[in-house]
Amino acid sequence: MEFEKHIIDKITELSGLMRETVENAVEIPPEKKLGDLAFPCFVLAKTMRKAPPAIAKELAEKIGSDEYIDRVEAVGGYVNFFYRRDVFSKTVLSAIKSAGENWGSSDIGKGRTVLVEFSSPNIAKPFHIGHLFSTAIGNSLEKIYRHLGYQTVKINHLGDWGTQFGKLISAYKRWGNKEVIDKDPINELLKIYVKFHNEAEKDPSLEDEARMYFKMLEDGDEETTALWQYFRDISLIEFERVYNMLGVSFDSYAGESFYSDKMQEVVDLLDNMQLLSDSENAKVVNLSDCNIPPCIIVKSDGATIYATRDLAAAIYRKRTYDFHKNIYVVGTPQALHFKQIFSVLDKMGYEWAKDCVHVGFGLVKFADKKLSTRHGDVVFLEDVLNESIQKTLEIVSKNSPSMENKEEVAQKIGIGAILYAFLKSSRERDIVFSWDDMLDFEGESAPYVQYSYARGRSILRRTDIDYLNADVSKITSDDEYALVSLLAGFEDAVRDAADKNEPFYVTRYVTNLARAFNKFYNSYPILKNDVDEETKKARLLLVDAVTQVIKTALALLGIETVESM
RNA sequence: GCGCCCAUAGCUCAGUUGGAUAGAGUGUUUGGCUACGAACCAAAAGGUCGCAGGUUCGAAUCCUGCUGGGCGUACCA
Repeated sequence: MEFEKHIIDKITELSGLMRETVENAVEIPPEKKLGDLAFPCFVLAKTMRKAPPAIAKELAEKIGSDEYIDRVEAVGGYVNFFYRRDVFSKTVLSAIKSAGENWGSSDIGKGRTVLVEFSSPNIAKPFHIGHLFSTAIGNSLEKIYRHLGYQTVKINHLGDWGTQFGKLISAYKRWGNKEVIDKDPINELLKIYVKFHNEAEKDPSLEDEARMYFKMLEDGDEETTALWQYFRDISLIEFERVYNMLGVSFDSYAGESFYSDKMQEVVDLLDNMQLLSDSENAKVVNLSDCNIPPCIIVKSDGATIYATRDLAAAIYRKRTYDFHKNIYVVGTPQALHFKQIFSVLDKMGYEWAKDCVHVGFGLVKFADKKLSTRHGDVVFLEDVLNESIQKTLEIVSKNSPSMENKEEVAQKIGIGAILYAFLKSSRERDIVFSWDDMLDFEGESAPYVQYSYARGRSILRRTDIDYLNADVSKITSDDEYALVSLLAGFEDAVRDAADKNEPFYVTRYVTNLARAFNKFYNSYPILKNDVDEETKKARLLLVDAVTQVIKTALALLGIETVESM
């Protein structure tokens, strides 16, 4: 932003500090009334051998007002800058108007590819509420990186390989019935899977049987492969339905099975590098120099394990996409696993191991019981989404009985509300699932933001005044100016979100923007008769900009807007 | 046992490389629809930042110890 740059230049010139030092020191004051930008003088205290307040006072006087700066104040050890509101508003609003939906975007990612692995449900298991965490975060991160100019690849690393399929095949052979399963695939497969676990507790030999079936699968046995393919196909149909509801899509479904023929190479590579050692009949990479437990590469029965598949996947991805960053959106409980994988890649001499990042997130818990597929205690995501849509539909029907596309609106609001619930806090926090919280559409929620958008759009619909050439120098009140300066801060929010892989920076941003807009909306008339024409135009332009930025920001979260609700 | 993470208002959470009077939402109490949309706005009350030390001009933030909780700890993913 040129205002900030201008002030940094001036401070640099007058203080004799390095430009970089000044850049790092300037900050946005905690309160709007303290100014638009602040420079704390504490860093100068030692070299100048003066008290910070005295330095601040001196610096403030030296800088003074100019074409960008309205006034400069020294408060305590801070120099506070107030922009010229008329100039700032004009600059920001016209920039937004010409940027359109690209406002807040950047080209820092140009020519670089970011991979985002997310969602990654297990085949033949329900797509439950816990999967939404990875799906929502990954989906949003991909959009955020794309907004910053990166090429992106969305990867669904399906859990379609592993001993669990041995279990499922064993269970199917014992209790499966194709006709029953075809009617309600996931539920029926879940039933026999749960039954398997219950039986295995009584008879541990079942576990051996499961391992045997998985080994057969890896060896390409025809019958087990056909069964596996069947489970995979019917599961994908179910998942696709949920992804469609969420508006989520993927560029690649290369899951674990995709790497089944690419793992021998990894084992050989490790062997040639003499990184493998035998331990209790398994082959492992010793990581004691990294202070973490060894990473198992080949199990004692000769079958592979997920670590092997993740190594093969990383190497494959580097060759295929030459990524700048390889992001894994997977729960924090797997932190150690990824630490092991990245350490092994590093030991193999791949300098790109440092570009692999595990983006963890918390658990979805229930107030009383634990979510567990093995025991069948599970809340289906589809049920949560439908419940939310249903509740929205009731509200819409009550508030706007004459609306034509109620279902479509309810879909967008209802799903937005759920997504928002998973994107509103820092990702490593656990979420305690409760219907009340999920379906609370007041305050900090997607419907609150969507409602603000709809209100703004409603105003723009009601007029045919051409406001594009408005003179925005009229926009100088505290509340209007607060909106303008929030609009200016969008790119920072997007960058912060990418830097920390935290979509909630965008969630918080758009919520603050909506709040500021509602405040403005409540106390500033726009289309009323007693508003003069110029003010009317200026405010319309502001409303236009706000609605546009809300739409763009929500889109980065994978949440849609509606014109009325 | 060891490793990682967490502890901030009744509840759910923000709090940037240490910096200005620790902020939102929700809940509670109260006010505002004859108004461009009340899924909204305004106001009040609500804090020993888990505890105890230390570093610093300055600590919710950094260091040490303690208490309480979560997760992980090789052939599940």
